[in-house]
Amino acid sequence: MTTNDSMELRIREVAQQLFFSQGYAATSTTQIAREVGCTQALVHYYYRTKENLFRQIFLEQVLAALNLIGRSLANEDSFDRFVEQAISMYFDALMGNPRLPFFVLEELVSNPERRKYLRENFVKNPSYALLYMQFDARMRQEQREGNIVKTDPFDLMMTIASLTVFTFLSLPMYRDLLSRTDDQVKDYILHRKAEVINMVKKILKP
Amino acid sequence: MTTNDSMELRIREVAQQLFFSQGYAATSTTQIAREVGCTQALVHYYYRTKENLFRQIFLEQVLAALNLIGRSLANEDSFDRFVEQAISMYFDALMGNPRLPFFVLEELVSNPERRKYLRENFVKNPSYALLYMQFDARMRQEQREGNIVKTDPFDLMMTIASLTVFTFLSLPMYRDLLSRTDDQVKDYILHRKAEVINMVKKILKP
DNA sequence: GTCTATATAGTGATAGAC
DNA sequence: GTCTATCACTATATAGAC
Repeated sequence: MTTNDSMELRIREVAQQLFFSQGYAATSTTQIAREVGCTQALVHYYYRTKENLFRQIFLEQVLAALNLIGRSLANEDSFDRFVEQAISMYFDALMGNPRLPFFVLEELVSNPERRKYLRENFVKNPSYALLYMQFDARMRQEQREGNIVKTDPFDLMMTIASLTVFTFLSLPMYRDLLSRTDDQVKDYILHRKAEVINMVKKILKP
Repeated sequence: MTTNDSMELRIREVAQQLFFSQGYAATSTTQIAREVGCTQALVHYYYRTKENLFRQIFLEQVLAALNLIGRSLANEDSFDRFVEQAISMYFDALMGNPRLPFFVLEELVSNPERRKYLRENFVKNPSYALLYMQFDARMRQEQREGNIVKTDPFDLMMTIASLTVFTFLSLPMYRDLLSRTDDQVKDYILHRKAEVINMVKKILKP
């Protein structure tokens, strides 16, 4: 979409698109070059290795996702409103990038190195640990006030992640196995968004 | 585990294990042969093409999954018990085969041909359509009797699938990012199973 | 049934011309 | 910055010996 003049960036955009739709192993630098309209040597000129090109794209996506989660947690409304807005933000972001969940999942599952990389750089990062602590404190507070039923914060996280992410992971199957049009797919996502919000609210209700 | 004398079957077992852990693109017939302890030519002697070898394994797994779902639906207990037992069956089956969800997902997402194959052979199969109709009828009945709140059967399916499948999809991250032992992972799965059952019951409660 | 050998094509990466 | 040419490898698949 965002066509750029600079070859360096065009390569990155095309590479991202191909990595997103095919994964790392099935994408070759030759194919990237072909779709960009340059030679394969140029891809290596700018990024040296395929792995290096991938890492830049991967890191950028992970950072964007973490950033989104961080923003979703900064919410002073009632807990119901907070849940509603957070889930809504996730769905909206993923509607603009529906292949992201599969892209991240695939590379994390099939490459232990990338998990190690993520653990060293993010899980051990105090600012992300702090974020979780704040979320945990907020939930304890709401429990004390009787606004929500006693729930483990990690469980709530996993539940929301499951319901949100799986919607997008299964989208290609929903579309092709049930022969849905793009408009129908969009309606389906919006329907699931509302459904997920209502279910999570109900689960949290005392 | 089940080591077989016949080379044909040993190749299949090794291939399955490799496809499961690395995916189709990242697995070569040379690697399969090396781990079996035969030549690469033998792999092609028995299965002609890598794609063909994969198809047989893939089909077998999909059939096993559909069979499991079919069995889970044959339950005359109360709807609460039915939900409980179905989810329990899914978790138990996947604990014995935790890579299955990713294996099936990866190949279905990144290969439109496989989705087409599935649609032609299963979605259009009347016996599977019938299964869904029976499930739909059962839910209508339970709604009329006031046992559960009004819910779209497809939505319930997606919710259960999300909560169950995502648990196993995210397992490698849970283990490595949080540095969990195998025992801890097992406890976590059992914990999520109980949690998912309770959540779905609560969602369905009138 | 299992092997060796090989055809053919594709891969990631680099050297060097312009 | 972009190209051509090429290297060393690996891939899938097949032919033919035993």
